[in-house]
Amino acid sequence: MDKYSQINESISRYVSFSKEELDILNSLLEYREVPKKTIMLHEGEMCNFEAFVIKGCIRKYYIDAGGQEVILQFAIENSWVSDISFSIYENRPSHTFIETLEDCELLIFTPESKEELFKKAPRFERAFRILLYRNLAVTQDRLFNTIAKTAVDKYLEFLDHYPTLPQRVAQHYIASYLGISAEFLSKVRAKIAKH
Amino acid sequence: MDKYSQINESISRYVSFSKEELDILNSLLEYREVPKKTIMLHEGEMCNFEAFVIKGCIRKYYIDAGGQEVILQFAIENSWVSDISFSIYENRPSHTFIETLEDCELLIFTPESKEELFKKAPRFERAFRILLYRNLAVTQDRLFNTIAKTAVDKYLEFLDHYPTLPQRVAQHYIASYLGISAEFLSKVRAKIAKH
DNA sequence: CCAAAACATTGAACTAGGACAAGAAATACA
DNA sequence: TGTATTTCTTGTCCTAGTTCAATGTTTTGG
Repeated sequence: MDKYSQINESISRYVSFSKEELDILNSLLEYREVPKKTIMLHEGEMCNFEAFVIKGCIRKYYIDAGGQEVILQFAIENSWVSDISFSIYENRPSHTFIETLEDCELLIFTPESKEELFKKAPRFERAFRILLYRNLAVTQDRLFNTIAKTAVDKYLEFLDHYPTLPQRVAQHYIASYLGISAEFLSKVRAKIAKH
Repeated sequence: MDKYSQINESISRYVSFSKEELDILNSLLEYREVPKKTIMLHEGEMCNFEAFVIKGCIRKYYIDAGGQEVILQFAIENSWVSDISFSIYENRPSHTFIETLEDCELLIFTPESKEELFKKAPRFERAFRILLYRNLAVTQDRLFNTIAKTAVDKYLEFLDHYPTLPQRVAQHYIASYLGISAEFLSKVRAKIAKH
């Protein structure tokens, strides 16, 4: 089980690639181990990486002017994390933080290495476009849930989608992801526990 | 001012294309006029189009099992609308409705014509990937606003982003987009009106 | 192994926003 | 032009979720 097997499988899910193409992909990725509680992107910085998670867990979050913190994404095994809020293509600094919650093994693209990939093996444009479609679909579903569902239903849906996370990350992070207070999540869980 | 000037300008914003490439793009699009209050995609149908709005306004919305309706997007001039909830790539039927709110002039892709575009002029993969990035960034911002802001702030932000919409669409649609009740939006507006 | 810090639970008081109802205003269309 | 329908407003009462505070529990790291 080498470093690249997960990413190669994941990227091949919707478009199939030759051994040569996957070799190009792998050669352009940087393997990096990042200890837990490392902030990989601070507010105001430009995000100069896109990371594929081999192992570990990362959170991406906003903090607005009023100090409100909202977790936008948990990136676990086999998912990607980056700040895509215009910054990469519009050269504007980011309002986003990206922080490891566990020790992580990552594969990293810089904007340059990704461009190089597309130059050397243009069919990856397609695979990354499809990944992006899925990402957008997931975000839209989440928006719908956030608006239309009660806290109980949101949490049940969350458990469905991320069954291992309650054992892996602090509960108040999950509350922030769901858009409810940590205290209320605790009450929600108590209510669910006694059927 | 021909039918294609807006889409050509919009698609050229981040990647520049030759006259020949734009001709290929234009030849693959179908121009269609759609009267107001037409439902272009019903729940359970597969979405077989991607529409660029030359003129008019379209809403895309979910209705869940409990009858809860949430507007996911207003598509106005120079924006795209389609149902991307997996359905295109996973061949699953959609939970989404797409409905014109005004008489519309559209340019339409089918999945086939879009594939053909990418085959004949692969550099469009890149432009559409960037459009998708922007779309995702907008959706994420909206998720943040929905979670972190009060109804008053959400409405003010909405006015900023869509200054013409309150004059164009019924207020309860805006309420649904913001995730608040129509009655409460009315109260929010009253409060804003008297400073 | 212990102290400090971070995290989780519970309760009480409060509030943003919802649901319902009834009337007023605007729009559609015959 | 007038009537029907849709939309908007306003008020009253209600509830899901918040805030604050106090207490208990778990994790961390020296």
